[in-house]
Parts: sequence; C-alpha cells; structure tokens
Amino acid sequence: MKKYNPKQIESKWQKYWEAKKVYNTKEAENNYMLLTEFPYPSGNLHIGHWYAFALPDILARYLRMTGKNVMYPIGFDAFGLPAENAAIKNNIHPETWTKKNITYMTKQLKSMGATFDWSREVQTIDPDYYKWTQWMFLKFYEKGWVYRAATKVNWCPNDKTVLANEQVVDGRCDRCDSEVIQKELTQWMFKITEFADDLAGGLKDLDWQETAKLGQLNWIGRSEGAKIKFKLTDIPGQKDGRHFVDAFTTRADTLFGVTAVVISPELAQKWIDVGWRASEEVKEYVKKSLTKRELERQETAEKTGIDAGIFAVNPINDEKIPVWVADYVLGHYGTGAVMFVPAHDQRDYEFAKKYSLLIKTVVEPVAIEKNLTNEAYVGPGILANSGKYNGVESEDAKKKITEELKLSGFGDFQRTYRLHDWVLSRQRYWGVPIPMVNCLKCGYQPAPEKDLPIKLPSLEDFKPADDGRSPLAKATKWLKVKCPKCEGEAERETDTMDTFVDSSWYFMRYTDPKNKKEFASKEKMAKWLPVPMYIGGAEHTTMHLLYARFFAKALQKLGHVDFLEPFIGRRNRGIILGPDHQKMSKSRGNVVDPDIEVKKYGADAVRMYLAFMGPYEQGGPWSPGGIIGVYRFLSRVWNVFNFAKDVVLPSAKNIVLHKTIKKIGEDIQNMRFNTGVSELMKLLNELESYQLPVSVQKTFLQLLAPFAPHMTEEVWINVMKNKNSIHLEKWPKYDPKLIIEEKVALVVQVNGKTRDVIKASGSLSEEEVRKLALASDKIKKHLVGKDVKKFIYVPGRLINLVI
RNA sequence: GCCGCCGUGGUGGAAUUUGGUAUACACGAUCGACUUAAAAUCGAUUGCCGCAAGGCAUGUCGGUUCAAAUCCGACCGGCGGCACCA
Repeated sequence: MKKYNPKQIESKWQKYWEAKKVYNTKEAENNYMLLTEFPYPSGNLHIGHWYAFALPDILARYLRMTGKNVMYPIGFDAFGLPAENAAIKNNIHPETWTKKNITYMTKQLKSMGATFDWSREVQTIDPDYYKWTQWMFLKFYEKGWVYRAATKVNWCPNDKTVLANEQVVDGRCDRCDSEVIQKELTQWMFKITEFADDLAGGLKDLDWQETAKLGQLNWIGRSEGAKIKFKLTDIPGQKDGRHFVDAFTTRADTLFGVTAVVISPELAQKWIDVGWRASEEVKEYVKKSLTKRELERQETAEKTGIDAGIFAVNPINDEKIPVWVADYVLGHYGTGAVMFVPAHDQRDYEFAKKYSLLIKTVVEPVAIEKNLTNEAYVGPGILANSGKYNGVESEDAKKKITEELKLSGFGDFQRTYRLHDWVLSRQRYWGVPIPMVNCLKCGYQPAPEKDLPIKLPSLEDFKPADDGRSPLAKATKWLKVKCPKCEGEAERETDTMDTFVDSSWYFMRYTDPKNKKEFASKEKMAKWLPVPMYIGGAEHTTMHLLYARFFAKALQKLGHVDFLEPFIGRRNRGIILGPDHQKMSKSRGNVVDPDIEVKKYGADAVRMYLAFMGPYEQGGPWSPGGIIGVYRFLSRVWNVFNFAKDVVLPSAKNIVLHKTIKKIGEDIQNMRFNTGVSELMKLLNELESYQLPVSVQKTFLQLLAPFAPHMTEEVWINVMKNKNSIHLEKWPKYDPKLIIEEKVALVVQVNGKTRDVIKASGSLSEEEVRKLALASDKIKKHLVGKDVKKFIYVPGRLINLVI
C-alpha cells in the first residue's frame, strides 16, 4: 500500500477534470451562480486568495452534488494603478505586466483544484468587455446620470499629477515626497445620489449579514430634516444676487435658539465669485481655509471662523442675526450652511464659547440626568423661549415649525444624504477610456455607439502629460477626432474610468461572456441572475457593493435587466492573519505562501485546514502547526480506504453516520466549514477501528469530496474502481428515522448542577421520569434530608430538582 | 467622538441560531509502545484546586431565571468601519 502523497495525485486530477470539462456550465433547470469577487492580477496568489476561492468551492461542490447546476465563475479585474506603478518602476508596459500576471495567477488558481468555469472567464481589460463598460456609460449619459462637476483632488505639484488617497503618505507624495495640495478639477460624475432612496430601501429583503446592510445604510446616511431659508440683509454691491441662504437642519425645533448663520468657506467663495464684496480679512480667511487639505481641516480639532460682516433674518421671529464663515461647516454636505444653535449642538457650542457668541436655550430636558457644564443639550425635550411653541414636545415641534415655514415659503421638509455622487474620472493611463469627445464649438459630446470600443492606445510613456493632463493626452494621433455633432475638429476625452466601474457589472457578463451584440442577452441573464450568493471581503461592503447595486438599478430602469437587486445573498469572509495574530505583511515577515504549503502538504490539506481553522465569516490566525492535523487526517483516510471489506456496520455506528450526513450538509450550507471538518474527523474516529462495508466507505468519501477533491477522486477511481468522477455523485441522503433515537440521554440536575445522566425514552410522562430520577443513587445522595420544592422537566433534555 | 463586532484551556476553536451535560474537533505538551536511534505512526493523560468526595472556572461587577458562555445593565480590554454629516 502506497503512502498518501498528494504531489503524485493532485495535478493529475486537475488535468483530468479540465480535459473532461467537468465544471463548464450550460444553462439547465437548477441554475445557481456562486459568485466570488474576481481577483486583481497583482502577480502572486497569497493565502487570502485561497481563502476567498477554495472555501466557497466547498460550497460549490456540495451544491452541485445536491442537484444544483452550479456556475463557479472566475475572471480578472485587471485595470488599475499598480500596473502603472510597476510599469514606471520596472520599465515594462502595464499591459505586458498585467497579462504576465494573469497567466501566472491562472496557473496558481488551477492548483487549488477548484471548480472554476474557465470557459466563461472575463477580463476587464479585454476590449470586448470594456466596450460594454463604455456603452453603459453612454446609456447613463443619455439619461442624465452622468455629469461634470468640480471636485477636489490630491495634487502633487512636482509630478504634476493627481494622486489617489493611498498615494498620499502623511500629506506627501509617495513618489517624490513633495507636499500634496488640494486642487479643483472638473471631473465626470455618476449621479448615484438619485438612487439613494432605492439603494437604502432595497436592502430590506436581502439575505445579507446585518452588519453589511447597516454599513450600507450608514454610508448612504439618509437624514430627515428641514431646509430653512434665511433672508440676508446688508449685502453691499448686490442688487439681485444672493439674497437668501438655505440651511439644512434635523432640529427645526431649535429654530428660536438660532443666534447666527454659519456658512462653509466653499459657499463663501461662491458668493465672492458672484460679487459679494467681503472684507479683505474674510477673503483672506476663505482663501486660507480652502487651500488647507480636507484631511488637515478635519484633524485639527480647533474650529476657526470669522464674522462675515453681514446679517441674516430668522424667518420664525424676524430676529436679525450675524453671518459667520467657519471651516467646521462642510461645503459638500446639506446646503453648505448651518443655522447656529449653540445651546443644542456641541460643535456650535464650542464655537460660541471661542468667539463669545450668544447662547440661547430653547429646549428643556424633561428630566435632568446630569449637570450640563461645558456642553450643549442635544437630547429631546420641551420647548421654551419659543413664542407660541413653548411647552410643545421637540419631536412635535419639528413638524409644526417646518409646516409653518412651508406656508410662508421659508422652509420645507428635506431629506439629505451623506452619500456623494460618484467621481468616476481618473487621470491615469491604465483604465477604460471615457467615451466622450470634446469639441471647441459644441462642448462635450458622447462618442457615437458605432465607434465602441474606444480602444486604449498603446503608449510608450504613460506618465502624466506635462500640463498635468492624463497620460492619454500624449497619444496625439488617437486624440484627434471629428466632432460627432458638427464634424469639426475635436479631441477625445483623456480621462479613464475608475476601476470600480469595470467591476460593477462583471457578474452579468459571466452569463453570456462571448456575446458580441449585447453586454449579455436578457434571456441568459434571466437564467442565472440575480446572484443567489455572493461571497467576498468586508472591505467591499460600501463601495463595490453599492456601485454594483447602482448599476443594476440603473440598467433595470433602462430596461436592460429584469431585477432590482443583483445580489440576493451576500456573506463577508474573515481575514487570515499571520501566525502572530497580525495582518500579514512583508515588512512583518509573517506572510504565509500557499505555494510552499501546497508543496509540503498538498492542495487538499491547505483547503481543508483553511476550512478547519475557524468560522469563515471570522477568519483568524494561520497557525503553522495546525495544518499537520488535517494532513494526518487525510493520511488516515487514505490508509483506511485503500482496501474494501464486505461486512455490516453495527447499527449504533450507522446512526452516527446518518447524523453526520445531516450535520455536514447543514454546516456547508451555513458556511460553517470548520465544524463540518470536525464532524468528518469525529466520524473517522468513530469508524476507523471497524471493518467498513463498501457502501459506508463510499458515503464517507462523498462527504469528504467537497473538502478534499483530489484525494477522494484518487481513491474513488483508482482504489474503489468507480468509472466516473466522485464529483458527479449525488450527496448522500440520511434516513430521518434513524436519527430519532429511541432512548435519549436525560440530564438530571439538582439545583441546576448536573448530578447524573439517565437513559430514558423520549416519550415518558413527567411522573414516570420523576420516578426514574429519584431512583438514581447519585441523585439520592444529594437529596438526603431535603424536600424537592420544584420539579422541572424539559422532555428530551433534562430534569432539574430544586431543593 | 459615533456606529458595529468580539472577549471560552498553553494555542486555533466547539456549544450563542433555540438559555438546559461548558471546553467537541484539532494543535501543542507529558508519559508509554515500536526503533540501535531519530522521524513517522500508534496508545494514554491533559481547564484549575483536591488522594478522594467535592469545589471553582467562559474579561470584570451586577440583574433576570429552576437554570446564563448564551438574555439585560454598567465597566474593562481588543478589532473593524466612519470621522466636525448640522
């Protein structure tokens, strides 16, 4: 008998499955797309990739055995910044670098023995793919869901380039170390906020972890309040310009406590731009605040501001109040202006203390719990100093005051969102070109659909252009194009798309990856979508999942898809930490290389250990010694199943077997792979010393097959001499009758402490059980000289005697 | 600061869904078998105190309950997300 040697069997079966196309999917009756987030081709597979792909593969294999037609797709999210960095560093073209990585990682992925359907592989850098990314952009543009607006970007004055947040280290450029400044740039935006309500409302019925739903809700950040109009007085030099300012508040009930209006530097700048003749000090302050980086503005706890020198009128009581400009008011949230209520808002309170502004209490707490010194009272209460609203409860007052303002035209109910529109432009080379044309006469025009895909030109030099424009500005030949409207001279847009755009619809392409006429046919999508289960990282809870949901909703409104939600089920997996319980990183030297582990123990052991180490949704530390346990288990199985015996299993063991079949199935479905593995180990411990009938050996192998696909296949075909792959077998059925035991173990407690365990039939009456319990010597000992005051009987579980 | 999650042996973890035998399964450790020896393998022991009977243990303190790792409250510690959102 040969020793278990994974090296000798694993690649053999991988080739066999590929040759037989075992995992290539066609549409059938019980279609099930098990989706995982497609990888970025970084160049090397790490243990996290195994966790991300090899574990869901256990579920994929299980579902297939239970009769589902499972598609387990794979692809590459292949545009992005690292390719450009590698290109600049190693003088290699981003495309060459990326494609090389894809080839290598494909090889590595195949070493997992997963059931990927490579025939449906999708790559976002494929022009046949990004043609449709561009097409969707154009469709959204037609609908008015794409627009241009000025936003702030991180700008390196030395490299003359836009930096991503992760390229800014301590306020400095990570390449040249010069100080990063904030620069306004006009960028392409997706109007995702128009879908904010749908995105928030649609979460309700989804089978997602509550934390993920909550994460999205917080990110969308819907907030119900009121918009209140303040008339402005004394604006020198302005006749018909800005006479009003709107402020968003969730506390309309505190309107009588307003002692100022505070506007953001951004709003002040807008006023200056339309002719507000502010004092030099104010202009100076606005200028200074705006050049401060947003981060810096938030990090300094100290609020600063300046009296704008003008006045506003409180619409509820016509009080004249000052207007201030302050940097703690955000330009991009609400209306960029707030009504200043220092008595009932902590930030306003701190500001009032610093600049000696009036504090006016208008809400009294119902019960004073603590002494409020140096802080605002932000809770609900009863209104005071509020004219006719005195005595009204604050929640009620919000409504009544807003309604009064609505009548006079000075306010209305308003909803605001934290969610910003999605800035999709990137000033980068390695991305999907935005299909727009800039004509001097006609302005921006959409590229004609027949020109798609607008292919990314092959550049020699993909550093940003000298004027700071995107690298594509250097592709002079590519750049020149006729205006689709006036036929005059025009230029292509040089920005490329955020890679999150590419990944917002890739799962749809899996259903119809070769389609030349559409991004995917409606019929094929209907067969597979929406995705019943999507497994991925928690880091994608807000951005990727929200963007993909936005795409689905937008495409649905355009009539191209039939579902409102793309992902019915969603589970976030945990993170594999290094043996030192820290995040794996090269600098810590705690990185686990899966290739090395596979060489030592085989792919089956690596898969199974990852499954065994802890709950999938939790992740945890990789312990180098732990995998040996799984390897030993596989070796034991190998030895037990190398010769077949023709005997009968004792019925007690048969009951254990059937219970285990049930439990493992449930564990896999719930992604409790860790307890599933331990059940298999228990079962082996239970059966190992017995002579096993062939049927039991088969069942055991079938239960193990999703976890250890290679080894089970080897035994199945070469030892047990079966003709077809074990992975085409049906999942074993358990006999429900066998699982219900005649006699149950009944725990007998005295005062809640377990004193004995008696075997009894589950159908006994309370009186009969009582007799049994009191007859036990172990129990009698504890009852000497005491009365049983209470007798608790939980049928099938326990008896508790209270004395 | 706000929101969320978590805290169980020397270690990873099980039992939390449904309050009902806490520590399954595995690693490690100790002892033993086999071996010239080692590795591998196999067997035994392994929460703490105790010879035992028994007692004590799920971050800490309190509560609900016949019964709490599980539910509730406060605190301590760790992790993740957001970060002046009016």
